[in-house]
Amino acid sequence: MSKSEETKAFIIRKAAPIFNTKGYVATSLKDITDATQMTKGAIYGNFGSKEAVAIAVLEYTAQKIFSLMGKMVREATNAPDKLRAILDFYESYITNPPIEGGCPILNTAIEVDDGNPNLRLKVTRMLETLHTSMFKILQRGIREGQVKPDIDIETFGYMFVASLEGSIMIARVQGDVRSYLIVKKQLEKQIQEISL
Amino acid sequence: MSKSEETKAFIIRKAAPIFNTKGYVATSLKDITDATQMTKGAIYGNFGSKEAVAIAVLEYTAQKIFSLMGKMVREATNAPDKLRAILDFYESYITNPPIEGGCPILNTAIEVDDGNPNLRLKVTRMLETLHTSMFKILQRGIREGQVKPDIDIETFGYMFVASLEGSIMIARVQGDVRSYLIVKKQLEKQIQEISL
DNA sequence: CTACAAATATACCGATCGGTATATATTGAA
DNA sequence: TTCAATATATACCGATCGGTATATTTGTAG
Repeated sequence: MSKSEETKAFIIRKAAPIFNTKGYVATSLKDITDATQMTKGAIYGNFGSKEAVAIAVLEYTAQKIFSLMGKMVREATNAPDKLRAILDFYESYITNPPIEGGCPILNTAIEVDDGNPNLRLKVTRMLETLHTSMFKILQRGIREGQVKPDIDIETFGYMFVASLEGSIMIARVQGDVRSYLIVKKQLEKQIQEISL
Repeated sequence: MSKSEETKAFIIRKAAPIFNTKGYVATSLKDITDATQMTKGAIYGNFGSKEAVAIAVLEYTAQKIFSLMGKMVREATNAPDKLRAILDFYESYITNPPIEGGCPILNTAIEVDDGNPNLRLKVTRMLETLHTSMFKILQRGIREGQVKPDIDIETFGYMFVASLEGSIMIARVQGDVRSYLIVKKQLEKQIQEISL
């Protein structure tokens, strides 16, 4: 990694929790210079705009999330356990977040659904990735005889992701993990029901 | 309603879709003066601060939502139909929103979960109201023999709200109602399963 | 050690932010 | 019709916004 790449990575790492906590609009260049102890000139020497930093942050965040989640999922040896691993991973969003501020997919989606098209494209891609990995787990689970073959993969996947994201929203605004745990328990029951 | 109350209501009505679309931070006083065709002096003559406008907007929005939803729910004569009415009401959030910008509970919750305590309190109250009405529908449904008595009301209610809010987030960022309809169909199935 | 390039810091830009003091209209009651 | 109270408009405040031109420092190859 070259010097400038290292600096970029450093800025991204420091800016990520700020963008994820305060949002794109509310995060100022001052926030970034404070967090990095660098000057505005240095930031703009490495990024063309605040939006460019935000996009790089979202890429970094996505990579981090899918890497962490992927690791936990791969450690599970069958489809139901892989789904349970996703539940555990999401729980860490609340109790011990890899990046402060909650789920970046959720946060960014809400902020940009009527606005910034570049960030919006990034977040829809992240959602696609999430859904696709759900579908793959279920498909393989059916193929390998761990999951009932008559379930509707798309429905199960969308319900899974939607209820997880929704319960994270509730848990975070209430400042209480309880609502997430209720949803988690119910999803575990549903995993049990589709398992063979 | 006095003159000043009318003016306040007018400002709130004009500002509501802006706050709900752009968010609290991204909405400027200029946005509000443009929408109302009033000057900054007039706005501050009726509200003490931008935050005061935002809080009044959220109260107005909550009132509007619960009034519309309450009407649809009351028109249904039994618990399962009341739950289906909520599904239909939420669908209108996407296809024909009563206030532009999606679900204000969801939008506000995401923006303030780490920030503004006044707005945060308001939105947690709105969530409480939503959950409480779910519980009441289910309790009465059980009492009147329309709903299986062995279901876990709290779990069902939280799952219902979480998956609805989550799927609205997905549908809006994707600009496609499809994901909501998938979740809706599944929730209709679950309503059927708990019905007697 | 020198010289050049890359990276960072400083100082500034116009625009906009939320908010306010004050002047001007507008209203309603006597 | 007058007058006082209310409501709105105008003009301004300091602070901050994202962004940039330029000076200075730093690292590196010869």
